[in-house]
Amino acid sequence: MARTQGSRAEITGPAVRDAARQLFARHGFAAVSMRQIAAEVGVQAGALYAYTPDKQALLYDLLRSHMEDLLAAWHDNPAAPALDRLDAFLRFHIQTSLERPEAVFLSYMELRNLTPENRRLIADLRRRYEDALEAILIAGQAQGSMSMPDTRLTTMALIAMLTGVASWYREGGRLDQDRVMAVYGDLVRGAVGACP
Amino acid sequence: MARTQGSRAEITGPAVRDAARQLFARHGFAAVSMRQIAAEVGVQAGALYAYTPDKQALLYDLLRSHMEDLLAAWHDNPAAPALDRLDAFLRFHIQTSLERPEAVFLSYMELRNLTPENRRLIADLRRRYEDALEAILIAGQAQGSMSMPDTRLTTMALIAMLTGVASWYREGGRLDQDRVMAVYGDLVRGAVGACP
DNA sequence: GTCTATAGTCAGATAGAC
DNA sequence: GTCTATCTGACTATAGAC
Repeated sequence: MARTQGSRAEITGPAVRDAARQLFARHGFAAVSMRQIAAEVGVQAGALYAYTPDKQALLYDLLRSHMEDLLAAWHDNPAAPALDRLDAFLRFHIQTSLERPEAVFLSYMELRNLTPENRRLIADLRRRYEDALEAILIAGQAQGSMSMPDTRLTTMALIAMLTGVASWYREGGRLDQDRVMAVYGDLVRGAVGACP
Repeated sequence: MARTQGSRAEITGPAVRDAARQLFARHGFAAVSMRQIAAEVGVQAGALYAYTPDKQALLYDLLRSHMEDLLAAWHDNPAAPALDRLDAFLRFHIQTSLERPEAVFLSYMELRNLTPENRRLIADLRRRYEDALEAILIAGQAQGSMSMPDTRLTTMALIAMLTGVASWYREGGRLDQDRVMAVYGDLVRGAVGACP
């Protein structure tokens, strides 16, 4: 990875974030040194500070941009039947979790390494995402197509269940992505009281 | 916490493990120094090495003993109806998760900081625990009281869902422990196709 | 924008006294 | 079993040359 001097900001900027995301997810924020990130990118450690004021800001930036990407990418259709919206949500969540497993992993593993202020900001974004799911459950109850004892608890339970996919799913394993989504669809519909 | 010289092995041994568990869970394995652990216990850093060969062994010991405690404490009753066994399992899992949130947190956050050999050993123990749940689901299908598309995926989904409780539950919050178990009971029975 | 060099701090682990 | 002292190495972040 060693290379000679030169200027290539458009390449290095994203490369720093990619390397940090991958290394933080693999070994944990505290276990990764700025030197490791620099080596992965192919620059010297000092050069990283042209892209981030410090290591903490690098982590915060990864979590914030991930959550904002999620919120921007999710398009609900409040006019559709709640069960269809729920199916769309679980497919969206599983797909993005499998597309960006490192970012998902970081987002719920490394909250504790943020400063309190940064942690609060990320928690707010996450809350908005949870609310998107809860809105569907509330609509489903109102329409009579779902029935559950507590929409907030169900929201937390479903998100934990869906996010867990990233921790065991392996490309080329026993089940492909579509099959996993179908199985989880059955589980989720059962949990929200939409029995077949 | 500072104290004078003296010998009190029966106290210090467990205290080292308690302090390590708490600090690792709060800040992450890599972020915690042996000096921090020693300060929490009230000894000097060098004294810790009378109880553990190194930092890695300390982590491994915490994870191994937690999983072995879980396996030893779970008593299934294969003769009972599968739905009753499922209810007992989810109550057991939620209760132990809430009794020992730090150990639960560590057990699925710090696997990556184990050596490959140690990681394999912990994964084997975890697998045995997952098998205990899957056996119930298989029995439920055979008895006709449950129906699901894939018992292995359902096992992983349910464990992720139940373990997630520890991440948001707060003593004295909106719901007490019994109420949480009841709500999750409904969700779980729905997911496994045991519709009311 | 990237380099080299370094300041200043802290880490894990060990040795030997008590 | 615990202490003090220390070795050796790594860390984040900065300064100044190119």
